Amino acid sequence: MESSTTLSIVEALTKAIAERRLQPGTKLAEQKLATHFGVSRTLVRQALYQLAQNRLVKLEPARGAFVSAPSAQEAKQVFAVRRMLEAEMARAFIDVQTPAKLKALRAHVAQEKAALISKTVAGRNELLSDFHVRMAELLGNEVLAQLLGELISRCALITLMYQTDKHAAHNADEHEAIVKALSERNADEAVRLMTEHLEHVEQNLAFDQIRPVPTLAMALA
Amino acid sequence: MESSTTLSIVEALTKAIAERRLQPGTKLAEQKLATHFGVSRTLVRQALYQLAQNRLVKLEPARGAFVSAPSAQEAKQVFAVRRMLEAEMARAFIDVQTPAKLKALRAHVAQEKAALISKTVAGRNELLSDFHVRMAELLGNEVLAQLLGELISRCALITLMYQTDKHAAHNADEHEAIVKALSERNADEAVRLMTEHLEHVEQNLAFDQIRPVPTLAMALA
DNA sequence: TCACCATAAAGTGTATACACTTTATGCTTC
DNA sequence: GAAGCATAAAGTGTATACACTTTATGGTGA
Repeated sequence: MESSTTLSIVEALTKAIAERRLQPGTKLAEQKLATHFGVSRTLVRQALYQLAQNRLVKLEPARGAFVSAPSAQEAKQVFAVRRMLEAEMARAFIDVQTPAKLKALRAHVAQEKAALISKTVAGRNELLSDFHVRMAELLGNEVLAQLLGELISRCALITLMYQTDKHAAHNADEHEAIVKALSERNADEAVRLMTEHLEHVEQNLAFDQIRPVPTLAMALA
Repeated sequence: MESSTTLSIVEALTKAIAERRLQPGTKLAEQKLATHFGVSRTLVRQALYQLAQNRLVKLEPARGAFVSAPSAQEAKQVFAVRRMLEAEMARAFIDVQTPAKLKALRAHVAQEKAALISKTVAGRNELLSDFHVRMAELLGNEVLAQLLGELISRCALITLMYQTDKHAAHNADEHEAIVKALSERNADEAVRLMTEHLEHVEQNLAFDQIRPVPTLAMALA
């Protein structure tokens, strides 16, 4: 492959993890990644350190980097933080609510619904996650948007590990209801809906089950 | 200096920034830090990248690393996120409230009051910040604790940049009032007090003033 | 004196080298 | 055939080397 920058390596690996081509536990050997991306180990190492801070990979001293396998406890904590943050985000959104911003959210929900038939599971999940990040962006708080983005990328990994078979097709509907409450400036309702929505997402996970197991991954093509 | 690990370099620089020995804008040249810490540029580089992800330093391509100088807008956004997160944290704390946890918080407040006469400004600020992190830890949510820890270290830098002369001696009192509301299981009051407390902290900053200016820093001794 | 340019110094970005640790291989022994 | 140990292969951790960029220096001309 052509030579890449650190950022492009991070993005490629993030994408591969989020799209389940790299499963939790998979070893990420530096030299193999380096030759694959056409760079030296130096850049790969930087990328892996960055991913480790995003909690997408775990670094074990002298043993190397592995795709993270978040525990059920950690997963629940991540969701708890999301509920805290997003409940208040919904409340704050009402104060800055404008027709243009509502329109943007509605357009996103429409995309979600369209994706129910056209896209893959991974594509749908990505859109569903993006709704939350999009809302943070529209709020105009970049710090919040970035923080939430990180939390949500951790959720992607968690979803991947603990996802059940039942598809949450009503996710888009819940998003729609939230937007409606926002448009009506009904803060308490918006907070309630957002909290419940995140609870539903969490409830669709099976924290007791143990997922398959990692294998090697040549899925970077 | 003796040879150090990456972590120890990060901690030393974080401490130096939080304690104002390194001012916003100061250039952090790799080789100088490397010889100072007795290691190669490799480890210093890792430390700087880590600090950059914590937003304590800013990396400018081909120009190097500088101590961050957060804008007023960014500062306000950080505080907005803290209010969101900590309001809900206070609410959640009530559900897990125990005598032992309240005792721990009260002990911390007592420390804060003692520090009013014994410690330096930096020492007092550190204690005041720790109250919030301590609360997150007692909540038992490590994800939250770590996230809040990062936000608060950004606040340390912000405080350093925009701090006014007036000392907020009543901070410890506000902490005390929050603990009281928590002990009484008065959720709404605790949320209100926490929100107002953070607003007060923010109000003590002067976002219009421009701080001195960076100089070189041999303050790592 | 000041602006401007050439050149040197310093510094960053990436690759490579090498020591040391972990993991895999294969032989020996029971 | 299986367990255990010696050895080799692979991999990580840190230092160093070198190309290239930015910044500092000094001299020239107006």
